[in-house]
Amino acid sequence: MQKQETLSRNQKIILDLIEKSDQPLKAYSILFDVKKKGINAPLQVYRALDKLVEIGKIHKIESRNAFIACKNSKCQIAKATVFSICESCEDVTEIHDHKLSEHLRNFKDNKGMKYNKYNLEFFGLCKKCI
Amino acid sequence: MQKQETLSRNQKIILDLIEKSDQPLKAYSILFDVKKKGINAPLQVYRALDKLVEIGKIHKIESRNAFIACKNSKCQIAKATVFSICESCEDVTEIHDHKLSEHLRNFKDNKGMKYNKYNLEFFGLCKKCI
DNA sequence: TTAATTTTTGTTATAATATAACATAATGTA
DNA sequence: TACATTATGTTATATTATAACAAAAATTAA
Repeated sequence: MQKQETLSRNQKIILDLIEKSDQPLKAYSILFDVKKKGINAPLQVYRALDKLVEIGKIHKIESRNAFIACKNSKCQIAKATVFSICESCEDVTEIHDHKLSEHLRNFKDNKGMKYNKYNLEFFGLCKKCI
Repeated sequence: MQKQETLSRNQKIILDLIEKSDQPLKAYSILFDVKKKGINAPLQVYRALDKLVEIGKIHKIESRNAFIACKNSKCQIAKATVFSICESCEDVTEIHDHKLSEHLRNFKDNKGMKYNKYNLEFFGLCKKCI
């Protein structure tokens, strides 16, 4: 069975909204914005978010409980994310650094664990906020 | 002014509890456990947790909203954490890998951002769960 | 060693984030 | 068509975290 290509109505509405923002959005701010389109309950939002995360269309910024669109079409990226976060202005940027990704993908610990996913968040001050 | 060395009563109680567990504990499970010691409100727990995170005695596992003791005494480590998380049994282990730390510490993006902290979480299946 | 300052505590209330449980509708597949 | 799967709608509730205020304890400085 292949990965689903077409999104449902709610999923589309919510993905659209997230893609229009270049910064992460929080679930309840999404809910507020989509109420005019008939999405009224948190669960409707969370269900769409779960699905969109699952298929790699968006990522969750774990330290911020917020969701950002993935610009990269390679679905692999859903399982291997790197973000930089400005602790002053809260600007978030997804990082695609081949060497870093390579390093992380190849990382082996000494516990014999099999990794299939990672999430890395860098924190600091962006150029504007330094 | 140097970093505080002595912990307050609440901070000690909560650190003790977290250190006795080799796995991350959630705030409200901590609250439940310390009620017998007279800590009655969520805020008392969260305040102690905030402080303990700040001074590097514990780390927050962001993807799990849980807190784990830091075994490593170097305070630098508070700002540079790597964990492996088993998605089946939820076992969490802090990783200290010199080469990986080096690589992450030296990472520069192309945005001119100045990093002072990072958090990396690897997900997969541990040896027992494979 | 007092006075000022900072840190920690205690407390009540509430905000913000997320899921359970159930019924129904839409979609895809054999 | 029948079956299975996925998505929806809805109400209620669980979980995680902070606001706001008052007071006590510890620290620092004069």
